[in-house]
Amino acid sequence: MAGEPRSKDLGKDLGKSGQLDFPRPLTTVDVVIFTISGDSLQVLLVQRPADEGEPFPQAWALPGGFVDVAKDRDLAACAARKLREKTGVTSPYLEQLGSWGSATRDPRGWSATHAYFALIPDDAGTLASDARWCPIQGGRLKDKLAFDHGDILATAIQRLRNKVEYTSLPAYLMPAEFTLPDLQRVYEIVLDRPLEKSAFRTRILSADMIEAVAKMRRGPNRPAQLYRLKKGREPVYFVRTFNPPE
Amino acid sequence: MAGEPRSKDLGKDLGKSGQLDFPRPLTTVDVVIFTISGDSLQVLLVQRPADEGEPFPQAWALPGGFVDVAKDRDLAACAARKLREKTGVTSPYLEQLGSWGSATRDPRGWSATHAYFALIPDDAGTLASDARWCPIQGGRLKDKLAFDHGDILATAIQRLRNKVEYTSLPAYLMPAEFTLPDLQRVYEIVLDRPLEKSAFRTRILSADMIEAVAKMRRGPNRPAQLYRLKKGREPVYFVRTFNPPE
DNA sequence: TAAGTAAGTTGGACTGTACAACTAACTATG
DNA sequence: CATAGTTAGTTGTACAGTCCAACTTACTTA
Repeated sequence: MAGEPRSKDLGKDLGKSGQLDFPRPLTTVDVVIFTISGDSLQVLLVQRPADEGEPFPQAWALPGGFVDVAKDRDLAACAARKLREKTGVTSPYLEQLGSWGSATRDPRGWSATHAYFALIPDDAGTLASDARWCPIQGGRLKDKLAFDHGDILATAIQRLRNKVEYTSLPAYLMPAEFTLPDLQRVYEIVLDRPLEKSAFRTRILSADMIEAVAKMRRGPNRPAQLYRLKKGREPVYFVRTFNPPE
Repeated sequence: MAGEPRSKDLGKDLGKSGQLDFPRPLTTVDVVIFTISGDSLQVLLVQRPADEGEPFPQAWALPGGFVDVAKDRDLAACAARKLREKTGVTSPYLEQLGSWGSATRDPRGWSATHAYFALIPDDAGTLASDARWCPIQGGRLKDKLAFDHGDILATAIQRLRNKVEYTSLPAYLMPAEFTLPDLQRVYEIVLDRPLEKSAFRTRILSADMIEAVAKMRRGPNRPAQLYRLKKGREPVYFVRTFNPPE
């Protein structure tokens, strides 16, 4: 089943209605990969080839590329492959973000991309040589990106912030062991506003999503309890948001 | 720009890297169109052609079809076109649901569909002759659908229910004028559980999403105030969910 | 030993839902 | 014409969870 139909064969042997003879849009998958590092949210970007035949030569872009109908069983597998190729990470939080398709987003013709978004811990995996972490300042990236990747990234940031208000998603950005203040800091970085300590603790602890390990993080002050994510790692949905800023 | 590249031309004149010579997946758009009618949630289905050359002949399916790179500027326009062709409705609530793509979902080859979901009032538009409203009983449809449309529909129902917990989406299912008990009934139909009257009223009225019209709905009992949606019809997000069932 | 700092707790004010009983406005019926 | 029935809409108490702020705890460093 893989490998055909080749585009040149179209319309010869398939479909009496002739519908398959329609020109087909280009189909790609892009992945917005987030991590937290150095007190800011970071996104993984790759630089496009310098070759003049390529669109947006040398511009920064989201990792992604064409669906390989021979290799990729489905879209999620394709996204997981892109993620693995760039970071070495194999089992992160990966969800579909949406799709962007239009006549004009790619100079090569009508194209549609399926965008995914992934959360990985700072220390996970090893970066590909053409990939770089770029910090997100004030909810935006400084540079312009190739294609409509700026729009896709903006949507991803909005989705992440939105979900962080009422889910346990930031847990997937944490290393294997972390403290409650660590976790709160990550929430605050993503939301870009301070949260109430006592309400935060109550909420997280009553959500039954993390468990204490028999260790403390020691430092120059009172030691903090270490926790880890519980198995069966479905994200938790809270019934209230944190009190939103006016 | 429209009309090319034809699939047969591929690889002749585009891209030195040869990447464009990859076989391209089929690209379609499908729309899950919901309404409320007769005390139940309904979804619009169309029957596939009887022609044996077609996949799933005569099976029921979501309205949709191939992206027409000549007609459709982008995916949302394509979805709006499908919606218009089947219902005559032009400005409903329309949001992207996600995309489904795999080697096996369409017997004709690797294919990806971009799914949208729409909410329209019961009385809006006029149905195409091959389209039918089908009730959703207990969160499911009785019949099996063509392709993976059963999965897509299940996702749409889940998304709708999820959002109804904390947004004003059901407002888009209402006719031009409606009462608060009408609206509450629609919430209850979608959620399939009763809601608290006083909390419901407080929430909706303080959300500043509807305005009273100078009319009452009269019936065999106490008349009810009629309301309409306010202009600037962005959906409202509530900071709490309704109290979820256990 | 005292000062400094971050972890973690406690308590009162406030917001909005849950639950239940209530009042209001109409029709239908004897 | 009074009364029962029905649905619209309000009110009041209990409760859950956040907000805000002050507090205690446990450690390091000077």
